[in-house]
Amino acid sequence: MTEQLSPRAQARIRTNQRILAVGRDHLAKYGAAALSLRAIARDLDLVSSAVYRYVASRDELLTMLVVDAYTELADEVTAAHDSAPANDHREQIRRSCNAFHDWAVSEPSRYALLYGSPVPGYQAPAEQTTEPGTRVVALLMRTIADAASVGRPASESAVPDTIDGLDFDSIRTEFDLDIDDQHFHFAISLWATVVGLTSLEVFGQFGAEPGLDLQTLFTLQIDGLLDRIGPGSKNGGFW
Amino acid sequence: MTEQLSPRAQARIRTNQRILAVGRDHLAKYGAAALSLRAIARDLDLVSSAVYRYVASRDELLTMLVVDAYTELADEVTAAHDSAPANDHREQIRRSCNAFHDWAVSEPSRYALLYGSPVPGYQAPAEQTTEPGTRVVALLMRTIADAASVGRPASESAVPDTIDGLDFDSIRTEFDLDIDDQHFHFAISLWATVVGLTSLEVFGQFGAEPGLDLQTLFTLQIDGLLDRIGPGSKNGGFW
DNA sequence: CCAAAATCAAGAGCACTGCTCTCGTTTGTG
DNA sequence: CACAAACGAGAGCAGTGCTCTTGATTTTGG
Repeated sequence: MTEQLSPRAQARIRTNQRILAVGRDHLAKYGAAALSLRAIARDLDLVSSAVYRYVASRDELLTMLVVDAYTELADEVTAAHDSAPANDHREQIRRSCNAFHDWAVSEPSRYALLYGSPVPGYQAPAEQTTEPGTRVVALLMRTIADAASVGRPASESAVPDTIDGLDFDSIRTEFDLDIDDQHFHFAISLWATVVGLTSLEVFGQFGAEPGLDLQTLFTLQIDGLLDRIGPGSKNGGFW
Repeated sequence: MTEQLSPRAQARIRTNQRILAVGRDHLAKYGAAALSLRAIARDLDLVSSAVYRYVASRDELLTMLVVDAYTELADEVTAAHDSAPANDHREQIRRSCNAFHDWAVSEPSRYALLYGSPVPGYQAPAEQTTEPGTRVVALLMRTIADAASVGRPASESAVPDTIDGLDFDSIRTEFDLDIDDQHFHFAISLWATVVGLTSLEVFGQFGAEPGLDLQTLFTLQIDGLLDRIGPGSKNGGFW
């Protein structure tokens, strides 16, 4: 049933994959702004114009690498999340955040492409990047929503309980979340802390020789944050 | 007593300032990676090689712009801090954070240069950028240390109270801070939240059309964080 | 089966970049 | 006043993204 591909079609697929692989390599090694189609062509023993038969432009390659990086990151975070017991939401979040941090530290250039300064003159096409780009934050939000719903009768929904002036409804529907404003706020706080700490570290704001173990700092910060809605907090612990 | 400057020396100073001004302009308009000495030269009705009489390289200009941006940001944050009553540390922090956020939103390209992806192939010389680059975080830390010390006898120092595995001493001495580990942790949490929320917003992670008023979200998040060590918290409110 | 059509790699070329070097000219100074 | 320092202009080198043409190869349809 599988269509037999002509040698030329196979070669085309192979070349496409090689370009993407070398592109990922150059991105990791030299950073996004230094990504050069000519340099990639040289690595492939191709002349620069030949690459344009496979990739429309440098920006299109960049988009492919953005999607590639978002997907790899989200896969790792999801795997870490799933490695925790199904009903231990706190541990799920801990492992997810640590996986996010670990990936960022090991792939600084690709992390920068996703969560750093936008590449000048390049606008990521939303229709391609939004879905993979929101997987991580959606997972975190959903886990917090799940944790918050423990003990609440399934028939009830989370009380909107609107905080002054802010309307979360559009996001609630976008991510299909059943979550009250209090926990929504907490989710954003967690997300901001994760990205904030990671960016400060990866982008060098702690200095070249930080007088701290940043790995330990990160986990302590996340644990501290999780304690806010844990046992003993006024929100009523839900794990 | 003031040395009379020759017309040529005056012209040199003026040209230097014009280059910096146009550079700041291009940086704000087109972003850091698109910063071009040739384009700046065109704007000044100069030939490109002439600019090199004033600026050694593109990287040197970038460094000047980094220092310039750090300084302007720190000045605005400091002014906001000083606009609050001298003994109202909570309000000092609120205004400082809001000033940081406001500046970042109004100067996204310059914010990206400071807190976004490092420019490829460019390494900011620490001896020039560290001092202005740490002014904001130092101010926040000092204010929190001041707030924490209220009611504590001046003769006593903050108890180290080391949290497992983390040694804050090197940073404590670097910033000359008298602060216990608990509040140090809080300071980092605040700093990470400020940078995290700001970066998410400026770098477009909330989407092109966020279903939220991000300005309100920011202040609510900061206020929520400040409540953690405010009245009613187990840390004992100090404002 | 073989000619027409599609696809391919290669190369030249355009406009841009950072940066260097040289060449007259202008300006400051001993 | 003469000499040296500083100056702007211009040419040039190596690199970039991208387009267009050319000639060879492969696929496909009559």
